[in-house]
Amino acid sequence: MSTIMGETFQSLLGRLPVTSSDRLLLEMQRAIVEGELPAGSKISEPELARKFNVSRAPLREAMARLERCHLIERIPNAGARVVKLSAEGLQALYQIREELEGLACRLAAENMDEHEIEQLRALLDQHLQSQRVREGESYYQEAGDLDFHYRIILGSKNPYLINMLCDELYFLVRMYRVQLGMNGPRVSRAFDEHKAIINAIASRDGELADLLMRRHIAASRGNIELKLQQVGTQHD
Amino acid sequence: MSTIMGETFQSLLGRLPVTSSDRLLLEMQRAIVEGELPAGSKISEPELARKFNVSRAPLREAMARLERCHLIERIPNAGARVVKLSAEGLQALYQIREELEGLACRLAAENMDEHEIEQLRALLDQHLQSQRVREGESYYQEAGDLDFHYRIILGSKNPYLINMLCDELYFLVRMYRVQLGMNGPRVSRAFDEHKAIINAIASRDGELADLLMRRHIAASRGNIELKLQQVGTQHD
DNA sequence: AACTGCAAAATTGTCGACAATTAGTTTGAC
DNA sequence: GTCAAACTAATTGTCGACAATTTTGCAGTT
Repeated sequence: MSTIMGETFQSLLGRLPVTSSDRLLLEMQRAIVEGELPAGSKISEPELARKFNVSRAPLREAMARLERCHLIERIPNAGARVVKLSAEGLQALYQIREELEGLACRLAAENMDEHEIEQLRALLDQHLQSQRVREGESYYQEAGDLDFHYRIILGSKNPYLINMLCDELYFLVRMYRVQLGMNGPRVSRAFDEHKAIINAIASRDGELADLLMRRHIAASRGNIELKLQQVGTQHD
Repeated sequence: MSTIMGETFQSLLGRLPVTSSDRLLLEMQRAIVEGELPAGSKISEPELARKFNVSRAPLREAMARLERCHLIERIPNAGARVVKLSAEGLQALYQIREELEGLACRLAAENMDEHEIEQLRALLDQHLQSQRVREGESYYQEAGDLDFHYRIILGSKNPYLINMLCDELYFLVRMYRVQLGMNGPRVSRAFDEHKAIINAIASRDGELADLLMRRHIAASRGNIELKLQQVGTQHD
Protein backbone atom coordinates (compact mmCIF):
# COMPACT_ATOMS: atom_id res chain seq x y z
CA MET A 1 0.00 0.00 0.00
CA SER A 2 2.95 2.29 0.42
CA THR A 3 6.60 1.63 -0.56
CA ILE A 4 7.02 5.14 -1.75
CA MET A 5 10.63 5.24 -2.85
CA GLY A 6 11.92 1.76 -2.44
CA GLU A 7 12.52 2.70 1.15
CA THR A 8 9.57 1.08 2.83
CA PHE A 9 9.48 3.43 5.77
CA GLN A 10 5.96 3.32 7.10
CA SER A 11 6.31 6.88 8.14
CA LEU A 12 2.75 8.07 8.01
CA LEU A 13 0.45 5.16 8.83
CA GLY A 14 0.39 3.93 5.28
CA ARG A 15 -0.56 7.03 3.41
CA LEU A 16 2.06 8.93 1.52
CA PRO A 17 3.09 12.42 2.52
CA VAL A 18 1.46 14.92 0.26
CA THR A 19 0.30 17.72 2.45
CA SER A 20 2.51 20.46 3.85
CA SER A 21 1.88 19.22 7.33
CA ASP A 22 3.06 15.74 6.32
CA ARG A 23 6.28 17.03 4.81
CA LEU A 24 6.90 19.22 7.82
CA LEU A 25 6.36 16.29 10.13
CA LEU A 26 8.83 14.11 8.25
CA GLU A 27 11.42 16.84 8.07
CA MET A 28 11.14 17.74 11.73
CA GLN A 29 11.14 14.12 12.78
CA ARG A 30 14.35 13.62 10.88
CA ALA A 31 15.88 16.80 12.23
CA ILE A 32 15.09 15.90 15.82
CA VAL A 33 16.03 12.24 15.57
CA GLU A 34 19.37 13.09 14.00
CA GLY A 35 20.05 15.85 16.48
CA GLU A 36 19.93 18.68 13.98
CA LEU A 37 17.41 20.30 16.27
CA PRO A 38 19.34 19.84 19.53
CA ALA A 39 17.72 18.09 22.45
CA GLY A 40 16.22 20.56 24.87
CA SER A 41 16.22 23.44 22.40
CA LYS A 42 13.22 25.69 22.25
CA ILE A 43 10.99 25.66 19.20
CA SER A 44 9.47 28.93 18.09
CA GLU A 45 6.42 28.65 15.89
CA PRO A 46 6.92 31.87 13.91
CA GLU A 47 10.60 31.15 13.48
CA LEU A 48 10.10 27.63 12.14
CA ALA A 49 7.22 28.77 9.97
CA ARG A 50 9.56 31.24 8.28
CA LYS A 51 12.32 28.67 8.03
CA PHE A 52 10.11 26.18 6.22
CA ASN A 53 8.14 28.78 4.26
CA VAL A 54 4.76 27.69 5.50
CA SER A 55 2.02 29.17 7.57
CA ARG A 56 1.59 28.38 11.23
CA ALA A 57 -1.46 26.18 10.60
CA PRO A 58 0.32 23.16 9.12
CA LEU A 59 3.24 23.76 11.45
CA ARG A 60 1.01 23.54 14.46
CA GLU A 61 -0.51 20.34 13.17
CA ALA A 62 2.93 18.90 12.62
CA MET A 63 3.94 19.90 16.12
CA ALA A 64 0.85 18.26 17.55
CA ARG A 65 1.93 15.08 15.83
CA LEU A 66 5.48 15.51 17.06
CA GLU A 67 4.14 15.77 20.57
CA ARG A 68 2.16 12.62 19.98
CA CYS A 69 5.34 10.67 19.27
CA HIS A 70 7.08 12.27 22.26
CA LEU A 71 9.70 14.12 20.25
CA ILE A 72 8.73 17.50 21.64
CA GLU A 73 7.13 18.62 24.87
CA ARG A 74 4.75 21.51 24.98
CA ILE A 75 4.20 23.65 28.01
CA PRO A 76 0.78 25.32 27.70
CA ASN A 77 1.70 28.95 27.18
CA ALA A 78 5.44 28.84 27.17
CA GLY A 79 6.36 27.15 23.92
CA ALA A 80 7.66 23.76 22.90
CA ARG A 81 11.01 22.12 23.49
CA VAL A 82 12.77 19.21 21.87
CA VAL A 83 12.75 16.26 24.21
CA LYS A 84 15.91 15.45 26.16
CA LEU A 85 17.38 12.00 26.25
CA SER A 86 17.95 10.61 29.72
CA ALA A 87 18.56 7.37 31.50
CA GLU A 88 15.14 7.56 33.13
CA GLY A 89 13.44 8.17 29.81
CA LEU A 90 15.27 5.29 28.22
CA GLN A 91 14.23 2.96 31.00
CA ALA A 92 10.59 4.02 30.87
CA LEU A 93 10.54 3.70 27.09
CA TYR A 94 12.11 0.28 27.00
CA GLN A 95 9.92 -1.07 29.77
CA ILE A 96 6.99 -0.50 27.47
CA ARG A 97 8.82 -1.70 24.41
CA GLU A 98 9.60 -5.01 26.07
CA GLU A 99 5.99 -5.51 26.96
CA LEU A 100 4.42 -4.42 23.70
CA GLU A 101 6.92 -5.98 21.34
CA GLY A 102 6.77 -9.17 23.33
CA LEU A 103 3.04 -9.13 22.78
CA ALA A 104 3.60 -8.31 19.12
CA CYS A 105 5.80 -11.37 18.77
CA ARG A 106 3.26 -13.60 20.42
CA LEU A 107 0.54 -12.32 18.12
CA ALA A 108 2.79 -12.48 15.08
CA ALA A 109 3.43 -16.14 15.78
CA GLU A 110 -0.31 -16.63 15.62
CA ASN A 111 -1.24 -14.28 12.81
CA MET A 112 1.57 -14.01 10.29
CA ASP A 113 0.99 -16.16 7.25
CA GLU A 114 3.67 -18.33 5.68
CA HIS A 115 4.40 -15.82 2.97
CA GLU A 116 5.06 -13.02 5.43
CA ILE A 117 7.34 -15.24 7.46
CA GLU A 118 9.22 -16.16 4.31
CA GLN A 119 9.68 -12.48 3.48
CA LEU A 120 10.94 -11.86 6.97
CA ARG A 121 13.52 -14.61 6.52
CA ALA A 122 14.60 -13.11 3.23
CA LEU A 123 15.04 -9.75 4.93
CA LEU A 124 17.28 -11.31 7.53
CA ASP A 125 19.43 -13.03 4.90
CA GLN A 126 19.79 -9.71 3.18
CA HIS A 127 20.95 -8.14 6.43
CA LEU A 128 23.48 -10.89 6.99
CA GLN A 129 25.01 -10.17 3.61
CA SER A 130 25.15 -6.49 4.33
CA GLN A 131 26.72 -7.13 7.64
CA ARG A 132 29.35 -9.34 6.11
CA VAL A 133 30.28 -6.48 3.81
CA ARG A 134 30.67 -3.79 6.44
CA GLU A 135 31.81 -5.46 9.64
CA GLY A 136 30.62 -3.82 12.79
CA GLU A 137 29.26 -0.83 10.95
CA SER A 138 26.17 0.28 12.77
CA TYR A 139 24.23 2.74 10.70
CA TYR A 140 22.70 0.56 8.06
CA GLN A 141 21.99 -1.98 10.73
CA GLU A 142 20.07 0.63 12.56
CA ALA A 143 17.52 0.96 9.78
CA GLY A 144 17.58 -2.76 9.09
CA ASP A 145 16.89 -3.62 12.67
CA LEU A 146 13.97 -1.27 12.79
CA ASP A 147 12.66 -2.75 9.58
CA PHE A 148 12.81 -6.17 11.23
CA HIS A 149 10.89 -4.98 14.25
CA TYR A 150 8.44 -3.14 12.04
CA ARG A 151 7.50 -6.26 10.14
CA ILE A 152 6.87 -8.27 13.25
CA ILE A 153 4.74 -5.53 14.70
CA LEU A 154 2.73 -5.36 11.49
CA GLY A 155 2.49 -9.13 11.60
CA SER A 156 0.67 -8.91 14.92
CA LYS A 157 -2.33 -7.58 12.98
CA ASN A 158 -3.39 -5.58 16.02
CA PRO A 159 -4.12 -2.04 14.79
CA TYR A 160 -3.74 -0.39 18.20
CA LEU A 161 -0.45 -2.11 18.79
CA ILE A 162 0.80 -1.13 15.35
CA ASN A 163 -0.23 2.44 15.90
CA MET A 164 1.42 2.70 19.29
CA LEU A 165 4.71 1.15 18.35
CA CYS A 166 5.23 2.33 14.79
CA ASP A 167 3.71 5.77 15.02
CA GLU A 168 4.30 6.85 18.58
CA LEU A 169 7.24 5.10 20.14
CA TYR A 170 9.60 4.29 17.31
CA PHE A 171 10.83 7.75 16.58
CA LEU A 172 12.03 8.06 20.14
CA VAL A 173 13.68 4.67 19.88
CA ARG A 174 15.40 5.78 16.71
CA MET A 175 16.49 8.98 18.41
CA TYR A 176 18.24 7.06 21.16
CA ARG A 177 19.85 4.75 18.64
CA VAL A 178 20.97 7.35 16.16
CA GLN A 179 22.36 9.72 18.76
CA LEU A 180 23.93 7.06 20.95
CA GLY A 181 24.75 4.56 18.24
CA MET A 182 24.81 0.81 18.24
CA ASN A 183 28.03 -0.89 17.31
CA GLY A 184 30.66 -3.29 18.53
CA PRO A 185 29.88 -6.93 19.18
CA ARG A 186 26.26 -6.07 19.83
CA VAL A 187 25.61 -5.81 16.09
CA SER A 188 26.34 -9.40 15.18
CA ARG A 189 24.71 -10.68 18.32
CA ALA A 190 21.54 -8.83 17.43
CA PHE A 191 21.43 -10.73 14.16
CA ASP A 192 21.53 -14.04 15.96
CA GLU A 193 18.73 -12.93 18.22
CA HIS A 194 16.68 -11.90 15.24
CA LYS A 195 17.21 -15.29 13.71
CA ALA A 196 16.07 -17.05 16.85
CA ILE A 197 12.97 -14.89 17.01
CA ILE A 198 12.03 -15.72 13.44
CA ASN A 199 12.47 -19.40 14.12
CA ALA A 200 10.16 -19.19 17.08
CA ILE A 201 7.55 -17.35 15.03
CA ALA A 202 7.89 -19.82 12.15
CA SER A 203 7.31 -22.73 14.51
CA ARG A 204 4.28 -20.88 15.88
CA ASP A 205 5.75 -20.79 19.36
CA GLY A 206 4.36 -17.48 20.50
CA GLU A 207 5.50 -17.87 24.06
CA LEU A 208 9.10 -18.42 23.06
CA ALA A 209 9.03 -15.60 20.51
CA ASP A 210 7.69 -13.33 23.25
CA LEU A 211 10.49 -14.31 25.62
CA LEU A 212 13.22 -13.95 23.02
CA MET A 213 12.02 -10.55 21.94
CA ARG A 214 11.95 -9.31 25.52
CA ARG A 215 15.50 -10.47 26.02
CA HIS A 216 16.54 -8.94 22.72
CA ILE A 217 15.14 -5.58 23.71
CA ALA A 218 16.57 -5.81 27.22
CA ALA A 219 20.01 -6.45 25.75
CA SER A 220 19.60 -3.51 23.41
CA ARG A 221 18.65 -1.33 26.33
CA GLY A 222 21.69 -2.42 28.26
CA ASN A 223 23.87 -1.45 25.33
CA ILE A 224 22.37 2.02 24.99
CA GLU A 225 22.42 2.53 28.74
CA LEU A 226 26.15 1.95 28.66
CA LYS A 227 26.62 4.57 25.97
CA LEU A 228 24.45 6.97 27.87
CA GLN A 229 26.65 6.63 30.93
CA GLN A 230 29.79 7.13 28.87
CA VAL A 231 28.47 10.32 27.33
CA GLY A 232 26.93 11.48 30.58
CA THR A 233 23.35 12.66 30.73
CA GLN A 234 22.95 15.30 28.08
CA HIS A 235 21.93 18.34 30.00
CA ASP A 236 21.42 21.76 28.46
CA MET B 1 5.22 24.79 37.01
CA SER B 2 1.67 23.46 37.14
CA THR B 3 -0.76 22.75 40.01
CA ILE B 4 -2.51 25.95 39.17
CA MET B 5 -5.46 25.87 41.49
CA GLY B 6 -4.85 23.14 43.96
CA GLU B 7 -7.18 20.87 42.02
CA THR B 8 -4.80 18.58 40.24
CA PHE B 9 -7.40 16.98 37.99
CA GLN B 10 -5.47 15.07 35.38
CA SER B 11 -8.26 15.65 32.88
CA LEU B 12 -6.08 16.86 30.05
CA LEU B 13 -2.64 15.54 30.81
CA GLY B 14 -2.43 17.69 33.89
CA ARG B 15 -3.57 21.04 32.67
CA LEU B 16 -7.10 22.26 33.05
CA PRO B 17 -9.32 22.89 30.07
CA VAL B 18 -9.30 26.56 29.31
CA THR B 19 -8.95 26.83 25.60
CA SER B 20 -11.74 26.31 23.10
CA SER B 21 -10.01 23.28 21.74
CA ASP B 22 -9.89 21.76 25.21
CA ARG B 23 -13.58 22.30 25.82
CA LEU B 24 -14.43 20.94 22.41
CA LEU B 25 -12.34 17.86 23.07
CA LEU B 26 -14.06 17.16 26.37
CA GLU B 27 -17.50 17.74 24.93
CA MET B 28 -16.92 15.55 21.90
CA GLN B 29 -15.27 12.85 23.98
CA ARG B 30 -18.34 12.78 26.17
CA ALA B 31 -20.72 12.84 23.22
CA ILE B 32 -18.97 9.97 21.48
CA VAL B 33 -18.44 7.85 24.57
CA GLU B 34 -22.08 8.19 25.58
CA GLY B 35 -23.29 7.51 22.07
CA GLU B 36 -24.76 10.93 21.48
CA LEU B 37 -22.70 11.05 18.33
CA PRO B 38 -23.63 7.61 16.98
CA ALA B 39 -20.92 5.11 16.15
CA GLY B 40 -20.07 5.16 12.49
CA SER B 41 -21.67 8.54 11.86
CA LYS B 42 -19.86 11.00 9.69
CA ILE B 43 -18.44 14.15 11.18
CA SER B 44 -18.57 17.31 9.15
CA GLU B 45 -16.13 20.02 10.14
CA PRO B 46 -18.23 23.00 9.05
CA GLU B 47 -21.36 21.52 10.58
CA LEU B 48 -19.78 20.86 13.96
CA ALA B 49 -18.06 24.21 13.91
CA ARG B 50 -21.45 25.87 13.58
CA LYS B 51 -22.98 23.62 16.20
CA PHE B 52 -20.36 24.54 18.78
CA ASN B 53 -19.99 28.16 17.68
CA VAL B 54 -16.29 27.97 17.06
CA SER B 55 -14.00 28.27 14.11
CA ARG B 56 -12.59 25.28 12.33
CA ALA B 57 -9.12 25.78 13.79
CA PRO B 58 -9.81 24.61 17.34
CA LEU B 59 -12.24 22.03 16.00
CA ARG B 60 -9.55 20.50 13.84
CA GLU B 61 -7.19 20.40 16.76
CA ALA B 62 -9.82 18.71 18.88
CA MET B 63 -10.46 16.20 16.11
CA ALA B 64 -6.76 15.45 15.85
CA ARG B 65 -6.80 14.65 19.53
CA LEU B 66 -9.93 12.56 19.13
CA GLU B 67 -8.16 10.57 16.48
CA ARG B 68 -5.26 10.14 18.84
CA CYS B 69 -7.50 8.39 21.35
CA HIS B 70 -9.11 6.31 18.62
CA LEU B 71 -12.58 7.79 18.99
CA ILE B 72 -12.76 8.89 15.38
CA GLU B 73 -11.12 7.66 12.21
CA ARG B 74 -10.04 10.05 9.50
CA ILE B 75 -9.74 9.09 5.89
CA PRO B 76 -7.36 11.54 4.22
CA ASN B 77 -9.71 13.46 1.99
CA ALA B 78 -13.03 11.91 2.75
CA GLY B 79 -13.91 13.13 6.21
CA ALA B 80 -13.97 11.65 9.67
CA ARG B 81 -16.24 9.04 11.18
CA VAL B 82 -17.01 8.06 14.74
CA VAL B 83 -15.40 4.73 15.46
CA LYS B 84 -17.55 1.62 15.46
CA LEU B 85 -17.49 -0.85 18.29
CA SER B 86 -16.81 -4.42 17.25
CA ALA B 87 -15.74 -7.72 18.68
CA GLU B 88 -12.42 -7.51 16.85
CA GLY B 89 -11.77 -4.00 18.15
CA LEU B 90 -12.60 -5.05 21.67
CA GLN B 91 -10.22 -7.96 21.47
CA ALA B 92 -7.39 -5.88 20.06
CA LEU B 93 -7.94 -3.19 22.67
CA TYR B 94 -8.05 -5.57 25.59
CA GLN B 95 -5.01 -7.49 24.45
CA ILE B 96 -3.05 -4.32 24.91
CA ARG B 97 -4.81 -3.37 28.10
CA GLU B 98 -3.89 -6.68 29.68
CA GLU B 99 -0.27 -6.20 28.81
CA LEU B 100 0.08 -2.55 29.74
CA GLU B 101 -2.00 -2.59 32.87
CA GLY B 102 -0.24 -5.73 34.00
CA LEU B 103 2.99 -3.82 33.60
CA ALA B 104 1.46 -0.87 35.41
CA CYS B 105 0.62 -3.09 38.35
CA ARG B 106 4.10 -4.51 38.48
CA LEU B 107 5.59 -1.05 38.45
CA ALA B 108 3.04 0.27 40.91
CA ALA B 109 4.05 -2.45 43.35
CA GLU B 110 7.58 -1.10 43.10
CA ASN B 111 6.96 2.61 42.94
CA MET B 112 3.83 3.54 44.86
CA ASP B 113 4.61 4.91 48.28
CA GLU B 114 2.75 3.89 51.40
CA HIS B 115 0.61 6.97 51.37
CA GLU B 116 -0.63 6.34 47.84
CA ILE B 117 -1.43 2.74 48.68
CA GLU B 118 -3.35 3.89 51.73
CA GLN B 119 -5.35 6.29 49.57
CA LEU B 120 -6.09 3.49 47.14
CA ARG B 121 -7.40 1.37 50.00
CA ALA B 122 -9.60 4.23 51.14
CA LEU B 123 -10.97 4.55 47.63
CA LEU B 124 -11.89 0.89 47.59
CA ASP B 125 -13.65 1.11 50.96
CA GLN B 126 -15.59 4.03 49.62
CA HIS B 127 -16.65 1.98 46.61
CA LEU B 128 -17.74 -0.90 48.82
CA GLN B 129 -20.02 1.42 50.72
CA SER B 130 -21.48 2.82 47.54
CA GLN B 131 -22.01 -0.65 46.23
CA ARG B 132 -23.77 -1.71 49.36
CA VAL B 133 -26.18 1.14 48.89
CA ARG B 134 -27.07 0.48 45.28
CA GLU B 135 -26.87 -3.23 44.73
CA GLY B 136 -25.86 -4.30 41.26
CA GLU B 137 -26.12 -0.78 39.95
CA SER B 138 -23.36 -0.34 37.40
CA TYR B 139 -23.01 3.28 36.51
CA TYR B 140 -21.28 4.66 39.54
CA GLN B 141 -19.12 1.58 39.58
CA GLU B 142 -18.14 2.38 36.03
CA ALA B 143 -16.51 5.63 37.07
CA GLY B 144 -15.19 4.12 40.27
CA ASP B 145 -13.55 1.25 38.48
CA LEU B 146 -11.84 3.59 36.09
CA ASP B 147 -10.69 5.68 39.02
CA PHE B 148 -9.16 2.57 40.54
CA HIS B 149 -7.32 1.69 37.36
CA TYR B 150 -6.26 5.29 36.90
CA ARG B 151 -4.57 5.44 40.28
CA ILE B 152 -2.62 2.27 39.70
CA ILE B 153 -1.49 3.51 36.32
CA LEU B 154 -0.37 6.77 37.83
CA GLY B 155 1.35 4.78 40.53
CA SER B 156 3.54 3.11 37.93
CA LYS B 157 5.35 6.46 37.60
CA ASN B 158 6.10 5.65 33.95
CA PRO B 159 5.12 8.74 31.93
CA TYR B 160 4.79 6.92 28.61
CA LEU B 161 2.62 4.28 30.17
CA ILE B 162 0.46 6.88 31.85
CA ASN B 163 0.08 8.78 28.61
CA MET B 164 -0.86 5.72 26.59
CA LEU B 165 -3.38 4.31 28.99
CA CYS B 166 -4.99 7.40 30.46
CA ASP B 167 -4.91 9.65 27.44
CA GLU B 168 -5.21 7.33 24.49
CA LEU B 169 -6.87 4.07 25.38
CA TYR B 170 -9.22 4.83 28.23
CA PHE B 171 -11.81 6.73 26.31
CA LEU B 172 -12.35 3.75 24.07
CA VAL B 173 -12.54 1.50 27.11
CA ARG B 174 -15.12 3.82 28.59
CA MET B 175 -17.04 3.79 25.31
CA TYR B 176 -17.34 0.03 25.39
CA ARG B 177 -18.36 0.08 29.00
CA VAL B 178 -20.87 2.88 28.84
CA GLN B 179 -22.55 1.65 25.68
CA LEU B 180 -22.50 -2.04 26.60
CA GLY B 181 -22.78 -1.65 30.32
CA MET B 182 -21.35 -3.64 33.17
CA ASN B 183 -23.78 -5.07 35.66
CA GLY B 184 -24.98 -8.27 37.21
CA PRO B 185 -22.74 -10.44 39.37
CA ARG B 186 -19.68 -9.07 37.60
CA VAL B 187 -19.90 -5.86 39.64
CA SER B 188 -19.33 -7.35 43.07
CA ARG B 189 -16.76 -9.78 41.73
CA ALA B 190 -14.78 -6.89 40.30
CA PHE B 191 -14.56 -5.41 43.78
CA ASP B 192 -13.02 -8.56 45.15
CA GLU B 193 -10.50 -8.58 42.33
CA HIS B 194 -9.62 -4.97 43.05
CA LYS B 195 -9.07 -5.83 46.67
CA ALA B 196 -6.75 -8.69 45.78
CA ILE B 197 -4.78 -6.43 43.47
CA ILE B 198 -4.30 -3.83 46.16
CA ASN B 199 -3.13 -6.48 48.59
CA ALA B 200 -0.55 -7.68 46.11
CA ILE B 201 0.67 -4.15 45.52
CA ALA B 202 0.77 -3.43 49.25
CA SER B 203 2.88 -6.50 49.84
CA ARG B 204 5.15 -5.36 47.01
CA ASP B 205 4.47 -8.51 45.03
CA GLY B 206 4.64 -7.08 41.54
CA GLU B 207 4.44 -10.41 39.80
CA LEU B 208 1.23 -11.35 41.56
CA ALA B 209 -0.28 -7.92 41.03
CA ASP B 210 0.54 -8.25 37.35
CA LEU B 211 -1.14 -11.63 37.10
CA LEU B 212 -4.23 -10.56 39.02
CA MET B 213 -4.69 -7.47 36.92
CA ARG B 214 -4.43 -9.48 33.72
CA ARG B 215 -7.09 -11.85 34.95
CA HIS B 216 -9.25 -8.99 36.10
CA ILE B 217 -9.11 -7.41 32.66
CA ALA B 218 -9.63 -10.70 30.89
CA ALA B 219 -12.74 -11.27 32.95
CA SER B 220 -13.98 -7.81 32.15
CA ARG B 221 -13.43 -8.47 28.48
CA GLY B 222 -15.37 -11.69 28.65
CA ASN B 223 -18.26 -9.83 30.20
CA ILE B 224 -18.35 -7.15 27.53
CA GLU B 225 -17.89 -9.71 24.77
CA LEU B 226 -21.02 -11.41 25.99
CA LYS B 227 -22.98 -8.19 25.83
CA LEU B 228 -21.60 -7.48 22.39
CA GLN B 229 -22.87 -10.82 21.14
CA GLN B 230 -26.27 -10.22 22.67
CA VAL B 231 -26.68 -6.88 21.00
CA GLY B 232 -25.10 -8.10 17.78
CA THR B 233 -22.38 -6.14 16.08
CA GLN B 234 -23.58 -2.57 15.82
CA HIS B 235 -23.61 -1.89 12.13
CA ASP B 236 -24.85 1.32 10.58
C1' DA C 1 18.30 47.56 47.69
C1' DA C 2 14.06 44.95 47.37
C1' DC C 3 9.29 44.71 46.29
C1' DT C 4 5.03 46.01 43.88
C1' DG C 5 2.64 47.53 40.04
C1' DC C 6 2.26 48.62 35.32
C1' DA C 7 3.38 48.41 30.62
C1' DA C 8 5.24 46.32 26.54
C1' DA C 9 6.63 42.35 23.95
C1' DA C 10 6.26 37.83 22.64
C1' DT C 11 3.68 33.73 22.31
C1' DT C 12 -0.23 30.93 21.80
C1' DG C 13 -4.99 30.50 20.41
C1' DT C 14 -8.70 31.80 17.19
C1' DC C 15 -10.97 33.58 13.23
C1' DG C 16 -12.75 34.15 8.40
C1' DA C 17 -11.47 33.61 3.71
C1' DC C 18 -9.01 31.42 -0.03
C1' DA C 19 -6.81 27.47 -2.57
C1' DA C 20 -6.29 22.80 -3.88
C1' DT C 21 -8.10 18.08 -4.10
C1' DT C 22 -11.42 14.91 -4.44
C1' DA C 23 -16.01 12.78 -4.95
C1' DG C 24 -20.28 12.80 -7.38
C1' DT C 25 -22.99 14.02 -11.30
C1' DT C 26 -24.20 15.40 -15.53
C1' DT C 27 -23.39 15.67 -20.31
C1' DG C 28 -21.60 14.37 -24.57
C1' DA C 29 -19.70 11.17 -28.00
C1' DC C 30 -19.09 6.60 -29.85
C1' DG D 1 -26.78 2.03 -24.18
C1' DT D 2 -22.37 2.52 -22.26
C1' DC D 3 -18.14 4.69 -21.48
C1' DA D 4 -15.52 8.76 -20.80
C1' DA D 5 -14.61 13.34 -19.85
C1' DA D 6 -15.67 17.57 -17.90
C1' DC D 7 -18.18 20.22 -14.68
C1' DT D 8 -20.05 21.11 -10.21
C1' DA D 9 -20.19 20.75 -5.38
C1' DA D 10 -18.31 19.65 -1.13
C1' DT D 11 -14.47 18.86 1.73
C1' DT D 12 -9.95 19.36 3.38
C1' DG D 13 -5.76 22.05 3.68
C1' DT D 14 -3.58 26.60 4.00
C1' DC D 15 -3.00 31.42 4.72
C1' DG D 16 -2.58 36.07 6.96
C1' DA D 17 -4.45 38.81 10.53
C1' DC D 18 -6.54 39.51 15.04
C1' DA D 19 -7.43 38.49 20.05
C1' DA D 20 -6.31 36.82 24.53
C1' DT D 21 -2.77 35.35 27.85
C1' DT D 22 1.34 35.10 29.83
C1' DT D 23 6.00 36.39 30.53
C1' DT D 24 9.44 39.89 30.81
C1' DG D 25 11.36 44.32 31.64
C1' DC D 26 11.06 48.76 33.72
C1' DA D 27 9.86 52.21 36.72
C1' DG D 28 8.40 53.97 41.00
C1' DT D 29 7.91 53.46 45.75
C1' DT D 30 8.96 51.88 50.43
